[in-house]
Amino acid sequence: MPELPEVEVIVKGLKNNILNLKISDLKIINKNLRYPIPNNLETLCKNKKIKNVLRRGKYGIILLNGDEHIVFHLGMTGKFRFSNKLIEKYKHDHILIKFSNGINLIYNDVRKFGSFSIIKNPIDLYNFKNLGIEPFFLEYVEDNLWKKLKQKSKDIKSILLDQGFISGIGNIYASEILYDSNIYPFKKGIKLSKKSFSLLLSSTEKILRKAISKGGVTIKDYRNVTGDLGYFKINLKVYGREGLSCNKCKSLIVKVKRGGRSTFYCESCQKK
DNA sequence: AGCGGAACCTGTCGGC
DNA sequence: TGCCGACAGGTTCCGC
Repeated sequence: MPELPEVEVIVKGLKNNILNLKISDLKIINKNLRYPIPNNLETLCKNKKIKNVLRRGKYGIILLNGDEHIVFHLGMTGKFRFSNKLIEKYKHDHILIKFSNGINLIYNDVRKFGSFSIIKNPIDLYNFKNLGIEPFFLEYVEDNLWKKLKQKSKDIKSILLDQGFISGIGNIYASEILYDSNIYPFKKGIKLSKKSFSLLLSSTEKILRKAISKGGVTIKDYRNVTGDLGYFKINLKVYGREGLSCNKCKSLIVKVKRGGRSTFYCESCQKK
């Protein structure tokens, strides 16, 4: 489901609601997500306080007091919701977290691609999974990324989706970013001009920041923690708009499928 | 080594 | 109306 902007909105929402609260109980309802939820999560979390909630790429990090912390990934359909006294049960609820002030937080995930794990060393919080740089202030790392780009033989869209290059971009924003910078999605990364790459980085930053400010994109079942929809969908320029006309040149947006994933682009604005 | 595609799982939607 | 296949924002694994 969620790419960086959605995870950012969700993490902020969690932080606003659970910072400094004490976990009175955590129950695993179904541990069979992408990976089995660690058995000791329940005992680990009991009576711990929430020190912070952070994001790295598409991962969320719940910092607890003590030496162990929670890292989560929402996969495609992972969601959190709050409930007060009455806990309504829904299909695909997997974790229930009770706080000492009576608030409950529930993790629900239809497709079970999400994951929860425990991380110990705080230093690892930003260096796990070989995640690439966060897509902000990219002008300061442009030279590094340019060198890295030159070692790759993939097309530029695949490179954008590579979490080890820049972290946090997914299938929706990859199309949007390439459209914004007028780059053909299947052009080899190595063939990009420096100028075009520069433009790509500034588009990346621009699009993601704007999406965050709009509350993330809503397609199908995305919700933030308070159940609100994101408002970015009306701002999507190519994703899901096949057959409609390009805002810049009026030709039709096309949809191409490769490796099971759809790519949307304008054939005249994004020339090979 | 690094790439493209399949697999993982469940729900929904469109076509026949 | 009903069934079946295609498709969905994620990562990881496997074979070439």
